[in-house]
Amino acid sequence: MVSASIIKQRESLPIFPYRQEIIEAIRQENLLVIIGETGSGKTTQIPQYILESFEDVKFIGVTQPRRIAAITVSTRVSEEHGSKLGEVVGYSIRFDDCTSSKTRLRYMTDGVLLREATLDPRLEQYNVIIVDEAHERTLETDVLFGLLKTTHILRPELKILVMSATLNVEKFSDFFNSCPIFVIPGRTYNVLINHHRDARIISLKSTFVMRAVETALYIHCQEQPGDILVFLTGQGEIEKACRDLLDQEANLNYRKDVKYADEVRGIVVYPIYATLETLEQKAVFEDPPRYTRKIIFATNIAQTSVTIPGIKYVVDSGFVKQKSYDPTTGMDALLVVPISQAAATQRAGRAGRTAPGKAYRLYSRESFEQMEKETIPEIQRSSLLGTVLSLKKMGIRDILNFEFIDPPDPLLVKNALKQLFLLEAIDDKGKLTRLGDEMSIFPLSPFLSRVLVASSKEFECSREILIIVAMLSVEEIFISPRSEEKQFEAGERRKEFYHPSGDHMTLLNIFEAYLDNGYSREWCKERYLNRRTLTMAKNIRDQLRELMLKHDLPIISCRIKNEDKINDNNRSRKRHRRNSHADTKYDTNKILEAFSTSYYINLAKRHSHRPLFYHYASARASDNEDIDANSSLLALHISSTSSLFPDNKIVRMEDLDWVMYHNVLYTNKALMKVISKVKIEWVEERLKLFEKLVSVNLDGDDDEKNEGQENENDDDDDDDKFKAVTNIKIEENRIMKEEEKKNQRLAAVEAARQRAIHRRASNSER
DNA sequence: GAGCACTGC
Repeated sequence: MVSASIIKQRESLPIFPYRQEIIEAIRQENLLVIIGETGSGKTTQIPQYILESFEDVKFIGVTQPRRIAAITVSTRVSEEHGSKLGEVVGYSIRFDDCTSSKTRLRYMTDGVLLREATLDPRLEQYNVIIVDEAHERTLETDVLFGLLKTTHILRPELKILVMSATLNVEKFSDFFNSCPIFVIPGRTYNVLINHHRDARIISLKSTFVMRAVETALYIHCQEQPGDILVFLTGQGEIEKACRDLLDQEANLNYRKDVKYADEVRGIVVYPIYATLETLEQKAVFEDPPRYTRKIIFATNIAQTSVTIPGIKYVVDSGFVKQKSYDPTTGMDALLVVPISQAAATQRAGRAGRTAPGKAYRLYSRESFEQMEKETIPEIQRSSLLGTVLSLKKMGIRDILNFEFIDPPDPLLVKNALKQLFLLEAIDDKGKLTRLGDEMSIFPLSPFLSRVLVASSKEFECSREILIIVAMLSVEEIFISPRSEEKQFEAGERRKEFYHPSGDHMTLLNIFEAYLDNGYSREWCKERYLNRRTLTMAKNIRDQLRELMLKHDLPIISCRIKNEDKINDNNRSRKRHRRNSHADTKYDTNKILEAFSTSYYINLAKRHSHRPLFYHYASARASDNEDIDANSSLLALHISSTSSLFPDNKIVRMEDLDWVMYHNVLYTNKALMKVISKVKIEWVEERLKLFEKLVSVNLDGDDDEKNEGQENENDDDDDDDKFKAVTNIKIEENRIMKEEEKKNQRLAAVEAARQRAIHRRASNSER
């Protein structure tokens, strides 16, 4: 039963007056863009309007960028619908499918739909697909857009709705054949925006933390009661800002300095960032004590993922910490960069959710004008390795010309193709190999999928590799406590797990010990291990194991019964005997060699007398025999969180000639995150693939274009049709781009001619 | 020689 209060609530939403109009628009259009600000009710109501008015609609899919949104929204909607969650209304996220045969409306993460699309690009089970929060432009959303365009041609009856919060959505409409845009007026309050008079954003980079604290204090002294949200970029500076503000507030004379001292007599200060433990986060959402002002220092988490109620003032530093992938070095950089105008607007909007508010920007109006209009979409600053493999799996040949709404730099696509070739997932013509086909079944980085397949078919250690791969797929396993003495203790406890070969085996040790101790909460706590992350790793391990069994990839252990039989590095084993977890119980060489089948790409050689490393392939490519003397090479450092970090004395630097790293993160220098020792003979043969790289054409356009329908051992007609249509679309796209280039060239020539004429004319005038 | 935004399959 649906209560009267629920009906009343639904009818009070800003969207409700437009119900009939929306239903009519959806009836008429099979491609439609809908704009509605947060709080308009579009996410919860529109799918229900469709359920209520379209009898022939059997199944609706709604994507969300975040898991938590899929759960909370579907819970709310099932309540409104008057049924139990998982019946008519349900959700699907990784590891948690809360739907049944009765389900007609399914909320899910965009990643889940993308995975489904790789199996069935026609999305046959759906009558309606709604891509919600499209303005966030996640990598998954952008790939879905490209695929849905083909699906629309093959299944014109499928209703595709794109929902977004920003006003700047003509781009979406343009992309989807200039489809109509439906605008739902919002209901937000005015936010008065104060720019700094003259501060240029570039000059703020070193001072914005200090200035943000000053500004928060200024607001506290001069403005009416109301909570303050301050946008900064990272954990360290947020903790510092909290301390500084409290220090400065302690020196205030409330009667003299604080204008509204009758109403505000103190402050509470909170940090909020993603790695903060959930318990600590809770106070942030609660009302502050009476007569106190709540001041929150936040990362970008408060811009999109988390809403803090009752914010009246926003302080915007103008910066964000953003990850971007550099295809020339193969590294991720995590750098502090200026935000976009759209982000600044979104941040300011956080002050007007419940009442009119004010936003203080630490930068000038001119600086705002000079910012990028929109944040660069994820797809243009990520490695496309996994994406390209998925697209190849779907039979799309010419990825360079795939119809992306904002095409990534061709360098990014070429880089992904090269890496897939080095992983032997595609052949020298850019065609998916048998190995590549097997790799694409796993929801993993292709590097890890490759290792998993190798461990099962070649190295007979898939049981252990499954664990390590799962551990590499989750975030930080170690908890770093805030107090210094606890930090020391945590460091000491961590050493119990260190393995002399490096971090891969260390991760295995931790997981095995976690299993041996029955997933005990206490056990984790004593060792400063993050139990939530370990649980996640276990879920991922189980999911991957299921996938392996399903695809006939055997699970084999390389555990060694009689320890004395192995001749691997006896000395170092003895040295660590006191650490029960670090005893070698596995055929370490097998495990690491399996990893080297992918990670030979990330092979690094040590500097002859310093604890620095150089990427081996880059060194060879630059054709310089003396690796130490090659100044153009970027030095790679060992992360302090690695078991092989020099100070840990797990291994002598002299014994560490070759390592492979799992990834590199560039902040102020390049840090290798997870590393292990490598024997050069494991990888010598594979390194030759680097040499082949110069002579292959992986773009997959010229050779195969005329081959027509490919026979790839699957006789699914629909699938072939999808491939064919997508590939035709891509071909059109390519021709269009060439045409455009030609026109641009012609225009340039014409412009030059005009200039020349003009010059001649003005010369003759003189 | 010491710290790393946010998500997701």
